[in-house]
Amino acid sequence: MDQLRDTLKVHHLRTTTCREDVLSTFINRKNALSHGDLEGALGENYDRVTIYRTLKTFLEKGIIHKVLDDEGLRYALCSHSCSEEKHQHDHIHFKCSACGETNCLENLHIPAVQLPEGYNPEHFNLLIQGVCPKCN
Amino acid sequence: MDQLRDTLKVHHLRTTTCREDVLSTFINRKNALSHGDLEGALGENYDRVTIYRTLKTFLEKGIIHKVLDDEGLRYALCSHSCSEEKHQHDHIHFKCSACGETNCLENLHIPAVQLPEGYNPEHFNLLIQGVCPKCN
DNA sequence: CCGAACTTGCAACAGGGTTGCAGAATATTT
DNA sequence: AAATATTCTGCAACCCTGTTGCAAGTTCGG
Repeated sequence: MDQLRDTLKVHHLRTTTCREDVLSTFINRKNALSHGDLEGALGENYDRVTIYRTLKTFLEKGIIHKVLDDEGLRYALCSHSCSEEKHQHDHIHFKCSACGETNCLENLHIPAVQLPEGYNPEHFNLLIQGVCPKCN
Repeated sequence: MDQLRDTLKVHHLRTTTCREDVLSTFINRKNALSHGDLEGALGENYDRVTIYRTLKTFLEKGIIHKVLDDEGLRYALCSHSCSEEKHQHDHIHFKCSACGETNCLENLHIPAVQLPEGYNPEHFNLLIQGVCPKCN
């Protein structure tokens, strides 16, 4: 409980029940969540718009990051140390085609790629789709 | 002109002006296109829905493939030899943060990744964001 | 406990994407 | 070349995602 408040405080955000609930939902379920997932979990307590705004705020403050997906955007907790200034995400995302869950593989880094002359890469996003250990 | 018809024929599709126009738009502009791009280019001639359905059909037949993007889905021509049965896409996509264009880097394959035990990968999707040669 | 600053809910909107159906166009058969 | 079956298209309507403006409510520092 206090941990939630601390996390918010560290990122210079006021503690509100919506933010605490969204944050704890991310912590409890461990996979990447879409706005729809959160609305399903918390929609009776909070307005759609508030959840959107909470996600946007968390994104800006470096609490969560975007996860690309072939059927829409999801969000997942940043491991540590992301802030408003710098996001550091070079890990791999895995989407299971059986259970539909998308997860961060925090330990696996995206391998280096030798780009042709002239390309100046800044961000990397690797999504692997397949079957996860639970469904295998 | 005839090339367009042939492509459609190979994939067992009837030749219609909409399909020819969509296909030639993909061929002329070489980057990945969103539905909105196509609507901008062809919207006066064809209904929104028809363009959506054309994209869906092309996807199913293996003429185009999805390109993930942090701000929405795009589509790009399949290099060769994709069909209804098998899609083969392990190349890299590069999105320029300056001009906004997304392109396939057909020649660059996604490097192999050693996944933990139990993961059974099927498809790979790597998006690199940065500045492209034209904007550098 | 007061006021400034920030958050929330509501209403309204814009855009992306889908479905059902009737009419039009295409391909096929004769 | 005409008739037929099949497939496409346009229209209307709809749902979902995401955003904005504004008034009312909440948080936090003094």
